[in-house]
Amino acid sequence: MATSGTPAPRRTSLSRETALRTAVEMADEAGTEVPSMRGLAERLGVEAASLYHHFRNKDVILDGMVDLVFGEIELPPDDADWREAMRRRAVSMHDALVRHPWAIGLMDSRTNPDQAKATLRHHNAVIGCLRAGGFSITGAAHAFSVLDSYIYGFTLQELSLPFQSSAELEDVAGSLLQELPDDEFPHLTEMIVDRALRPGYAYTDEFDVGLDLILDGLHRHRERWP
Amino acid sequence: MATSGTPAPRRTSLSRETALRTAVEMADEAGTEVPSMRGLAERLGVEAASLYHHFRNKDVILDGMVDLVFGEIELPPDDADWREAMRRRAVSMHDALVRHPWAIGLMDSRTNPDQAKATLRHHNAVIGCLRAGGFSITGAAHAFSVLDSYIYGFTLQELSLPFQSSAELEDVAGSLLQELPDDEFPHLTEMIVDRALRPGYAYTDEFDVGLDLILDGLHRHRERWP
DNA sequence: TAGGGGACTCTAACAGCGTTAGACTCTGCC
DNA sequence: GGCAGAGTCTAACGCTGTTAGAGTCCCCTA
Repeated sequence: MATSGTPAPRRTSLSRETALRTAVEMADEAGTEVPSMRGLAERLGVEAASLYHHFRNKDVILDGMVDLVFGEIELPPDDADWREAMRRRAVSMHDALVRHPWAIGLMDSRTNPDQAKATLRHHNAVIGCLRAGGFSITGAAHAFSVLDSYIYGFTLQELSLPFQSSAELEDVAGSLLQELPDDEFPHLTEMIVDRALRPGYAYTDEFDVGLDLILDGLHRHRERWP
Repeated sequence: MATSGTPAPRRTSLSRETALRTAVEMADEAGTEVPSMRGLAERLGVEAASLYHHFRNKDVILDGMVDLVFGEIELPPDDADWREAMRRRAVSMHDALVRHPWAIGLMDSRTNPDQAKATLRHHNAVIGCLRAGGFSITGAAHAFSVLDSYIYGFTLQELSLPFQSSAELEDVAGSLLQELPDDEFPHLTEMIVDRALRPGYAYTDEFDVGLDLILDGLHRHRERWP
């Protein structure tokens, strides 16, 4: 177009984007696992070594994938009711992590801000919403910590359950019951029989209970924190 | 000693124990990583292939390692004040997970009850303590879920922080601040400057705040759950 | 005391992994 | 036309979990 200016590094940048999106796509298909460099390269119609021209190493790719997931999380608006905004964000974050089950194990990657713009934007919006809702800096830090801990931890447990459907649950719980010594773990047995094996049970429903409990506590403590 | 009876499979069983304890030891030394089969075998003075005579595959070893960690967690007594018992258990569990940072990423292993006796005993004791403290089955399930989610999630975040000492924290936070566009993430910047960089700050201290908030909420909801 | 059998360990190899060196090709600019 | 360099390739390195099959050692029985 113009006479000079940027020497058109377009293809590179496009290739990065495409590679990351393809990697996320493959990871989603695989479930918990992340694609290998050779596998990702093949899907992109390229050899594995070529990827190293666009990414210093695999960790950079993982960083980028995680940031794509964070980009899918609903940002809390600055001016909304903090409680409703936090509940919406929590649900949205939980959904994103369930949609991309491989992401939660990759949290330790995020180091360099270049590859984590969406993550930083997300954190900034959460803190801003809490501050606007009347939390002090200390209070916002407390709230952020307890909410994120709960969301991560719940999703981690949910994803590590060895079943997805309630039919599978019945199978697993049933055979577990059979293998268990009858009276060695009575409370555990009771919980499985009287709760997990009840029709209609789904662990996911538990998420809202804990979330509301925490939001209640935050509401109560909000003005007590310096 | 006696004429017949058990044909002395002692060496096998001892070898299993030793192998698992050695594996935990090596993982602790390495931090987040788990030893390779060859590495573990070498430390045991043996070739890698020999391990497969004692363990069907590596997953079985990981199961056993996780169960050893669960065995270190303080069991809540049946008759104690549920709130104090739950707080002690939470702290003990958090400590164990920090002591063995590799364990938290291995939660998805636990499937077969043979290799998870300590885990089952732990769960059973927690439920029993809550039941004795006046929680219904439903209530105990809620309490268990929110507490464990919080403990796992908090520890997961704590371990994924890219620093350990507060000196490292200053380095990381400082260079992060420099790389950040000055006014793109104002709330995030404020929190780093006014909180994380304050002398004496340590994220670990945050654990008790959220834990108390949750215990408060449980106390409040305890009799409302069917 | 000789011998059978099983528990245990070894060597060797397989396919896959992330990563690198170095040669090649292809495209845009002077 | 020729240079520069971005992008890709082939080939290889050392690592991983796992298996087949042969070899060794020790205990129990005859």
